Amino acid sequence: MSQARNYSKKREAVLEAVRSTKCHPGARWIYEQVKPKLPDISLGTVYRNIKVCREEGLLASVGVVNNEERFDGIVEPHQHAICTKCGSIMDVESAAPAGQPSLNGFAVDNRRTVFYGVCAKCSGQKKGFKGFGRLVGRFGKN
Amino acid sequence: MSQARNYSKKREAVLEAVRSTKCHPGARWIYEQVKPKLPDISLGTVYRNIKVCREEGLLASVGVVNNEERFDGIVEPHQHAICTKCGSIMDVESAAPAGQPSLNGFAVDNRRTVFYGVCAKCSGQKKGFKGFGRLVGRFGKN
DNA sequence: TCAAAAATAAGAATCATTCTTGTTTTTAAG
DNA sequence: CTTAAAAACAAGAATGATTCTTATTTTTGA
Repeated sequence: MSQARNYSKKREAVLEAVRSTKCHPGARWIYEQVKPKLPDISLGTVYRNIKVCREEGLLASVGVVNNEERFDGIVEPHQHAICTKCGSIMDVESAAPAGQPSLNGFAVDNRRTVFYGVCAKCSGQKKGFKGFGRLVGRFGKN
Repeated sequence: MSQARNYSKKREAVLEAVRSTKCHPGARWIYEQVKPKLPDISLGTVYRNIKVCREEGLLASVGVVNNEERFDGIVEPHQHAICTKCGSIMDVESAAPAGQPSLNGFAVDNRRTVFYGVCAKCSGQKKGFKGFGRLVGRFGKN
């Protein structure tokens, strides 16, 4: 859906590309997604519009994986799991952490929790693989 | 202190440089730290030895700040606060999170929580500055 | 209608990191 | 003590994501 602000067609397309997927893409992926629809878009425009959208709070960074920054169209606070084998990023459903605390004068604006591990696809390359001593169940209160 | 393994002088120096500080340095800082003592060390050697030490579990990555990866000689799980103005990284004391959970077959090896905000030095540029609606007090159970 | 502001394309510049090549040092066996 | 293989290394090239620059096009508002 569009924002209140009057966005250019290209900016809308960048934003929509991120919102359309759960893969938490990087700039290159977004560019390749938008390119067929708007063939004269440049990678620089993608970067610039990611930046604008982040400044407006419409996109959030999830972190850097393999030297590439990854983004999320869901800006409500939640957590992520990153597979250290394939680099995929998944949402983690769990109780939202409490309000932002402060420590020794450090004013917290935001927090990010990331779980690192091996995704089902990567660890399940052998059927019935049970390594890593994983626990099963829902996350607690973080 | 030295490790069981027989490390080269340069590798020891890289490891020691990270361990000697609380600033959670990047490769360049480490290089500049070691260079005066071992003038014929190269930046490539710093990178390679960071990598080796990480593989051996002697160093950990804290994350990427301003496009630079930052490291920590304290590998026991703990959390960090990153100042979005100056890029400084501080340790956060708080209750250690519970054991690693699993989600839909994702085997968690490790988790990382980072608090983003403005450090006392940056926010305190005016005495008595009280912006950012900060709370004061210790962190809860995360 | 027109001037200023915003958005853009194209490609150069930056810069952290990795890789390559050839050399030096260490190790271990004989 | 040799010596050959392995490990560590320096120097600098290569890579690749991101940012910056410049000139152009589009949008906006008076």
